[in-house]
Amino acid sequence: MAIILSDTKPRGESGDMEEPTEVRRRRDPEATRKAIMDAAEDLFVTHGPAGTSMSRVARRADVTKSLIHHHFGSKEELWEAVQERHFAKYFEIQMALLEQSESDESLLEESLVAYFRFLQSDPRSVRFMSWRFVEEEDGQCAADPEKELFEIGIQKIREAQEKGRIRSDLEPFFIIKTLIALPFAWFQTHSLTLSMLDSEIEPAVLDERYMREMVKIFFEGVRPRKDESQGES
Amino acid sequence: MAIILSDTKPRGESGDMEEPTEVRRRRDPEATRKAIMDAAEDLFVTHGPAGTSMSRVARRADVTKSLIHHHFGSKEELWEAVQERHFAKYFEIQMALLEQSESDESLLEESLVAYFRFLQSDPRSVRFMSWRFVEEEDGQCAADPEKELFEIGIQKIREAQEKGRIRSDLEPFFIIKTLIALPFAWFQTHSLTLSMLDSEIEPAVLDERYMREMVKIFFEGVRPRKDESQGES
DNA sequence: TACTATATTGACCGATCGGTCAGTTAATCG
DNA sequence: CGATTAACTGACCGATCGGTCAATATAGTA
Repeated sequence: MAIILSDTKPRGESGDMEEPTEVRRRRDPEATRKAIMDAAEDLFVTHGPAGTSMSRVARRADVTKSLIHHHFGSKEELWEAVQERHFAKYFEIQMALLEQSESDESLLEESLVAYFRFLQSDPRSVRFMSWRFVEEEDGQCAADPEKELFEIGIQKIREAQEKGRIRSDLEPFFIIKTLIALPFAWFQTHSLTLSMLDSEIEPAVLDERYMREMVKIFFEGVRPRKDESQGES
Repeated sequence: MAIILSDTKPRGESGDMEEPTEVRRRRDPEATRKAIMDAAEDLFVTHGPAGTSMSRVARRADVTKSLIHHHFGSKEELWEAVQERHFAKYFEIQMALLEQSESDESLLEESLVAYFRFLQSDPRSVRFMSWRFVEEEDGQCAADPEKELFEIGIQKIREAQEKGRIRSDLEPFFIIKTLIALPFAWFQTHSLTLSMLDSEIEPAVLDERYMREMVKIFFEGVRPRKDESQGES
């Protein structure tokens, strides 16, 4: 007569409030899937796939571990489902941003600032991408929406180049790469940067200052221009 | 009379050749520590701290798990020791690079290219940093050598600004941030980039092209200049 | 040579890992 | 109203996790 240790469903994650969103109806597979993915996303994005256990996801989503396996199969598949959901949203937002910046006058400037603002408002995206970069690289390859995004961006840059708004001796693909790199690297190193600038300075203010300088460098470079009056000290 | 399952010292990591470097002498704590750290570095850098188990480190280093705990305490402490060793080397190299680029004529260009070349030659550094960025951020703060590196860099940029080599309306700190961001982001997304450019193009060639464009943008920006003849189509 | 300090070992631990499965409960549909 | 299907549960599994500890082997020292 073996003594059985409880394995399942201790109420709620330790020190975690119940889901505030309306109580789950008694049988609602869609809501269940969502609850699981929400919990998983939280944990994956902060601890990474290797640092996240199924039991913890189950506890936080307030379901049993078996139920997760029922809906998603394996941990690997759950991680992929969560990624897929996140990036679908991400690409949707980026596509919208790209398409609404139709002004042509300042395509790149708007895109650069918009991307900066987006990452600023959604730190999860930065972490999600970072986990992706750091993953084992077997069949690792870019998603189709990502390629599409790049292709549209390249197209737009080409047009701007033809109109003389952008230097035409630059490859559009690389312009985009640098345009993405500048905001992304800033937020990826954000906490390290703050710790280096031991100080009173408010993060939001620092962000603003970086953004201005980043824009200046991206558009005009670090070398002094002779074709314009150049203010400040 | 319990049956004991073997727990310790299966010879070598699966499919892993023995350390080719001369056979460890029978008692050599320094060599042992090094062997452990080498094995740990390999595993940590590819699978991350959470994805690396002490048993695997032990197997690869061809020592027992207990011996690792004897020398390093906990897994956490091992990870910190490995990081410390790596970054010590990293900062040393960066400092050397920074100091030898005394030419003053093209301080920034040399630094940008040198940093690019360094990351290109040492992908481990990129992954190490990435793991650092993605870690839980409790007491996360920049190392002292890193601050020192920045301070020296800032100093040099100030001097170049005074001589009119660099726009003086830019904050040196942010110049460095962008200077680092450009090469780093490239190599961090390297495999994704390659997969997006489905093709015959050789990675090394692609690197060269990115580097040239990155340098152009960093120094002259994406906006056309009026003060110079501008070649190419 | 005897002693001491420590490098090194292997058995062992409780906890937790990802995952399975037989069963139970509740919606759906004829 | 059955019957069918799928959501959901909880006991359970073997493997492995990070870590401990008493025992042993060896190098350095007195």
